[in-house]
Amino acid sequence: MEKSLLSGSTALLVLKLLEDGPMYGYQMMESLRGRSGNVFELKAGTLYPLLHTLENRGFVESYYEEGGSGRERKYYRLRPEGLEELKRQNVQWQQYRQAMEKILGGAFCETC
Amino acid sequence: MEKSLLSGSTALLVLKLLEDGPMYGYQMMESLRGRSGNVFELKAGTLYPLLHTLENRGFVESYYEEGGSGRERKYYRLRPEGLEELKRQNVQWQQYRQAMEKILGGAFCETC
DNA sequence: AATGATATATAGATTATCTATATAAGGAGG
DNA sequence: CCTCCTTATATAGATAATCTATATATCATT
Repeated sequence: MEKSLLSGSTALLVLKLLEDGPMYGYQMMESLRGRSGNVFELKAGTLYPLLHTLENRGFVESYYEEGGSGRERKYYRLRPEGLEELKRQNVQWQQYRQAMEKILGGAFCETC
Repeated sequence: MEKSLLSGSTALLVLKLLEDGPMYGYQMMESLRGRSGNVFELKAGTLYPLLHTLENRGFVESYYEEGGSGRERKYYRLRPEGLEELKRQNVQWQQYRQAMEKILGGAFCETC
């Protein structure tokens, strides 16, 4: 897929994943790829710097933990500020999507 | 709106506008702003270089014409190659949108 | 022991947007 | 007439977000 389309929505996607509970970076890449049906191929070089930024802004916090396999991983957990940011970005994305559909003429029902 | 969300979809929007007939640059900015409900605020510094790129790639062609008001404007018309590109980019956007909705959980009906 | 998948990190390149600035024509109001 | 605002196009430089490439280390498999 066109990489530039993803631009601006990666933070939203990561925050959304963390809404369901803590995850570690590599797991997020796999999860996004799987849940999107192989459409999203978020690269490591994009994700890890993004996670550091989200942590610096106070949206997530990290901690090291062994996840059963005996190997230590760096988990990220959503903070209350991150949940607020998730809501804000979700609203913005819905606005953007609806505007796109007004131009492209893709909406078939009112609720979508 | 977040400018980065628009990233990657401006060419699609411009090609879509030209599907209805030739337009000039300033007109496209006004049209996009109006039809999107003031969500899209595509700036001149973004649009004009984009139009030059689309022309260089053979997707559109330009010509000067007086549009009734006596003032000459630079019109752009969609070329067959541009229509093909429009279809390609539309498919890509629908894929992207559907993937986003799989993660965000926003789809309420099958057809949307 | 070697290879490949897992896991995190960072520097540098690429690309697409924006801001700021320049130019010029046309209309409105003083 | 002159000034200001809107219309209209153009480009250079700044900013931001992605990618590629590279580095390191652990674990599983052959």
